[in-house]
Amino acid sequence: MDNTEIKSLNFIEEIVEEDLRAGKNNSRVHTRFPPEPNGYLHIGHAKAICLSFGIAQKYNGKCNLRFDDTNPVTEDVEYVDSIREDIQWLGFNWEGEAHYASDYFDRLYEWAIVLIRKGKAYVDETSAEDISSERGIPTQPGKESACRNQSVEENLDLFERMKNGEFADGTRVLRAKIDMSSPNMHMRDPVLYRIKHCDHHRTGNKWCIYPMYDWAHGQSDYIEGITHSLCTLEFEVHRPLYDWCLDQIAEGDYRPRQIEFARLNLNYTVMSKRRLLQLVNEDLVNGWDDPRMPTICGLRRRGYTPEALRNFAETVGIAKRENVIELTLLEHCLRDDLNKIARRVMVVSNPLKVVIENYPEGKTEMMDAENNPEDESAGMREMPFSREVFIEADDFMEEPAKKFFRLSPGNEVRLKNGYIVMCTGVDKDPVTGSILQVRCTYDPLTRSGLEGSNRKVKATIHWVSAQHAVDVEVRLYDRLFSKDDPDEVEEGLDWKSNLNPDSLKIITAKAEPSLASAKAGEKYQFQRTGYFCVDKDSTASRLVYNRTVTLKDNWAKIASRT
RNA sequence: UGCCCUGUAGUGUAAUUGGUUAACACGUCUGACUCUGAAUCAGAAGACUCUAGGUUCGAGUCCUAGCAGGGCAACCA
Repeated sequence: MDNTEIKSLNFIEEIVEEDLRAGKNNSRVHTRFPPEPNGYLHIGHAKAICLSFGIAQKYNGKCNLRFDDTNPVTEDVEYVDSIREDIQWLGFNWEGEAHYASDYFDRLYEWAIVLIRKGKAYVDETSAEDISSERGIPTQPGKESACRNQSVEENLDLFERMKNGEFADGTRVLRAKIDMSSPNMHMRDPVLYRIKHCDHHRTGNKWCIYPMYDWAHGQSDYIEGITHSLCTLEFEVHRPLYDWCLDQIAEGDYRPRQIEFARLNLNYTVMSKRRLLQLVNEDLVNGWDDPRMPTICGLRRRGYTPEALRNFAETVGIAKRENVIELTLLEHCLRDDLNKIARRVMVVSNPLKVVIENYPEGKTEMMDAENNPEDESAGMREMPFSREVFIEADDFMEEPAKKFFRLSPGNEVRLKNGYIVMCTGVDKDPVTGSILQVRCTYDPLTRSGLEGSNRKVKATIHWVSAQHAVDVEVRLYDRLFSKDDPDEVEEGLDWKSNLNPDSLKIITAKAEPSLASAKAGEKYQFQRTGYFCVDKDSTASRLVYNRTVTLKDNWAKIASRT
């Protein structure tokens, strides 16, 4: 009702506004989205993207794209490309060229030397296992490394030799010298550099030592002039280290600020890259862009729109508490958008033949149909009507249930965009008793659009002319997991035991002829059944439609009420 | 037995920063409408604001102590 309603700020916007008021960082707002290119983006990333880019937009700031490519063994250009594509598809443009943490390897190295010179970092030759055990446990302090008090000169020399490739992988690391008894495990002399004789997808073989996240991230933010560095909650305990690293190298007042928020969780969905990769590798789905996947490319193929996803991100909000969003909210955001843009078409998924006995044999009439009643600019189309049509088997009941208003013997319904017909009889298989076809008569005065066609009937059903119908392959997708929480598993089973065996059903449906020329990516609403999208693999000889989302169906309620 | 974070209808997010009947969206349930039983519209139910104390004229909001959930011990990010 009230359009003047003011949207409340989320807590990050509050922080940004406070910083702005206080004139911090010359009142600039500069965020960044920093994916590691080791997998495809999913809807959780979409939330993060909308947040970081959204804050920049709202406060006339900038948002960078930065690939956090500090671990060459897991990263690949394939992912870099998909990430760029997905962000743009979502409707966001990053500031300038994309950045890479690897662009800063030289500077990071120099800064590491500064750190060593200050006596705040040392080269440790302790094995990984020993470092781990010396670190202690959260409830007990750790033990200082034997290398901790080496001279600066020694550390400088060793670090250079690390860089020069004199040491094998895993034999040395550079560690910050902070506090081995800190209650925060990340402050117990964290590793800053490790040796990996491994080609990097951008720097090739230039480096054999690579910085760790903690040494690279804040420094990269600093280099790029980031003011608000938004990340998920699991980095909360890293924040003191983030700040510590910056304090070692930063000059002046400018400091990027790390702010954490809760990541998105969806019920019936797994979100971790590890698990999504498993689904792909074990052929439990058909690739990263399988329409059942929560990846952005999967959602795109499924028929989701950027608008729906952005609106969803806005609706779920930002907070610090753990959350599990209901899939129904995502679906609502999607229907909301699709309802405005999807063309209404007739597709009969479970056909039942209707013979209109008083309609001339061999005659065809072209009926006018609105493409979208909510959008005049979508125009009209014609669809053929003839003596035999298919209707949805569900739309006929020989013995109608209570409040069933559709076709039943003696009852009239409107064939949408066509005529009002009355059921006069049913032909059944004499042996099995199953319904073969339904007989009707039509009222010629009730043709859609005609004078005197305004007679009210209790129901309207969709149909398609039997002789003109085209067959389409319809892929009915359902949730990938059968349990609300995929992690809730029986003893001895793993999360994959919760995969929904009915997450994909393929049927052949009878569609109106106009669907034969649909193009990949186009969105349709099949009357009364759901929203569909033309699959990328669809061809003229094999028409493939993905079900994007179902329509609400009150029929189910009515049936259960009887 | 450490440190950090978080507890508001089924779900998520709010609450003019200490102010009165705790709001909005999704979901659920009713009903209206009918050339899609969709959409739309109208309405309803649903919250001892984790608990117990305290401060205050007044607490979802501040304090104390509990409890519950999550995170932290990768040479991952």
